[in-house]
Amino acid sequence: MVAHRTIERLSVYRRIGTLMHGKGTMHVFSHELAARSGSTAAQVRRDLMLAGITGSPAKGYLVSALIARVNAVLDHPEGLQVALIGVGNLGRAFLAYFLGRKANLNIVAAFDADPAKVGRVIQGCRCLPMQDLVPTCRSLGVHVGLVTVPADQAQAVTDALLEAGVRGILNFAPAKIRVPEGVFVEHVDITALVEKVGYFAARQNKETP
Amino acid sequence: MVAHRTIERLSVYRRIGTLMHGKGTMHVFSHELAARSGSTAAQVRRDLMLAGITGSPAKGYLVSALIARVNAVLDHPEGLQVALIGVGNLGRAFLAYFLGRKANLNIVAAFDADPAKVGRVIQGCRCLPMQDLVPTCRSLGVHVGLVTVPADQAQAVTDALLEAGVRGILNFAPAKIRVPEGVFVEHVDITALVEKVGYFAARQNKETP
DNA sequence: GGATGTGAACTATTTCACAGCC
DNA sequence: GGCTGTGAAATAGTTCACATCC
Repeated sequence: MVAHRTIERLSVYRRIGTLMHGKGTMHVFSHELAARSGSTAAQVRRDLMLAGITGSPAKGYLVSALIARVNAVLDHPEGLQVALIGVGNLGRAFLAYFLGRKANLNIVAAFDADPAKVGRVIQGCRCLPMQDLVPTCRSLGVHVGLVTVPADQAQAVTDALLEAGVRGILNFAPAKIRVPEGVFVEHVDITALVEKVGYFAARQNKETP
Repeated sequence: MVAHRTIERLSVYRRIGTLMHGKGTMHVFSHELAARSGSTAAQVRRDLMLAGITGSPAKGYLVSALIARVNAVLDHPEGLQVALIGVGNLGRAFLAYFLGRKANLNIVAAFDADPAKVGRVIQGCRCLPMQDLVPTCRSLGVHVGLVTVPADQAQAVTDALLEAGVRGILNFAPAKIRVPEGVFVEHVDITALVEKVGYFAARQNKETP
């Protein structure tokens, strides 16, 4: 079990590594990964160490080995099956973003309560009605739910995902969702983030460090 | 200067407080805020203490005083002016979400490079061309930039925002952006978050704690 | 000389636990 | 009895610093 922050950064290192690999770069130093990921060289070395990735002082880390090892740590053997619930603007943004991007992370189903959206193919993904959520997610073996519905529907959607056996939820609704022990929830609160940026934008370097 | 995490949670407590206030609730206990925000009672008390919010053992915290004090800590006197750059699906989602929601947090301008979008009013906000970014943001006194453009445009947009005097950026592009000392950047990396949820969804309670 | 790998130190954040109050 | 306010302890996360290697 690797630490939360390290897992997020490994995903970033892999993206950078994949980009470099596509350009034919074979090796990378920790300070290069740090510069491209917004981290520090010491942090990168620590993260790679925790993931069991090893390099050499002469050439740094082998890009292909880095990618392979992050794959082994992060990826599910059969790929990560993701369901999207709520095909509003935010949901469509994620559909467009993940569509055909990466073989190991697939949005395999999209759901919406709006009858006008159900049945239509949006960003290449057919929009299904809410009552199909439990059977469809169960039969597709969905691991993660992306919740992009309004706040008042978040708990109902969560309960359905739980019933379908989903054990991880990324929640963009501005509402707390209740889940049983053992289910992992990540909550992205846009308002809180904007207000945080506003707060620290005003105060950077204005007070004693 | 209050800690990062505390600032985010204060925003959440205020949203909950505002909701309760609207329903006529006068007082709230730390364990109630904890249950509604996904935190713990001790964490809530610590956060409120750090913000200078004080309650009584008998009645808990006065909701109106909590809101007023969070306002004083988080808000800019003239309101937080936010610019949105990139009116794709993600940008439209934020426009729709923030439109008329809260007097103290306004998206005051939206920009896009696509000539087909420029000039149109999208979600109640007129879309302006990129070359207007610097003068418009400067004259409106924009504090925070919401970057929702593709990765390859993120740095150019950032540089323009910096030139316009913006000191805080919320970046949704999957790319690291360089800013000078004193500018606050929050990077939301959707891919990393989905992969993190996938990782911990599979591993919750499967390994020794 | 400049890199990795990593124990140790440091900083940030959360939780415990309890005195004091109603 | 249950709650607030808060030192103190515990935990999580980051950075330092240096032995070691190429």
